[in-house]
Amino acid sequence: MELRNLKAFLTVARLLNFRKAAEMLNYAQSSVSAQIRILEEELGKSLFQRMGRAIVLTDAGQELLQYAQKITALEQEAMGAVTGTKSRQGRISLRIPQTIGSCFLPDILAGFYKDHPNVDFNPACVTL
Amino acid sequence: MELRNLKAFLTVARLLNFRKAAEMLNYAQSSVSAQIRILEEELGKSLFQRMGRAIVLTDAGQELLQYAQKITALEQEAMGAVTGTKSRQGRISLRIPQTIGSCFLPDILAGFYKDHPNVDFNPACVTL
DNA sequence: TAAAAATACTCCATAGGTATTTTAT
DNA sequence: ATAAAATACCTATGGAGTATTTTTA
Repeated sequence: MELRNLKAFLTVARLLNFRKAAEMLNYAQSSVSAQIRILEEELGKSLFQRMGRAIVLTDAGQELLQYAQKITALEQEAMGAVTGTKSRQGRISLRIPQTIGSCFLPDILAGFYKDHPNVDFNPACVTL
Repeated sequence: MELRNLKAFLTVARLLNFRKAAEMLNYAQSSVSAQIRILEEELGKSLFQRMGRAIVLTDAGQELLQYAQKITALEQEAMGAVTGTKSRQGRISLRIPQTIGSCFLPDILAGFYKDHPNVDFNPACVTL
């Protein structure tokens, strides 16, 4: 089990959507599938119940989610404590015109998310 | 930062000896050096102060040690919680004739250590 | 000079990507 | 027909090893 896998799992568990999770993590969708599969094989339990398009956390998934949150939070804290650059947490809402956002936001957000996984980012594009 | 790196760091921090840590982890010595270097580069701080043969934890290293312990313990707990196979912790002492031990113990111990990193194993070989 | 860590290099395992197939809406 | 996840396959990065050099006790 590696932190990278736990972070992928966390993102999928939050969004309940492999494709969107991949987008947020700047991964290909298949890479996210692979990471989850690795975890599932390692643990010998499936973490998501695939019901066609909809996916839902299994009991094992629920349980892992608790730990994944704690572990990644601790990692952030560790990085902050050692480097002095405390990682932030909280919530940010953002409104931006569709045309601008669709152009620049994806890369920016992916980068931001990597640095601040504990910030609940809530972007929305408005049409002018 | 990956759990594998933290585990290598933990072992070095405990033994204060790269070579012995490598032995315990079933790694080559250079691999352990590499893992520590990766962490140090990632954090932008050196974790050990190399004073010739002796090494000692830097302040940053001390700080990371706290988190590394918590994080790896949580990982063990997570594995246990999800799989139901609780990982053990405690202390084991073992006495075994030198000739037998030197033959079979190294591989066995390395494997055991991977499964139960929180067990403080204390093997000693006696001469007959 | 002996013992430990760093370094140089090599190799291969695997993480991640692309393209496609499967599955369910 | 569409949209999402799984699968097959390929590539390249980097993790790990061997061999060597550096360093210091």
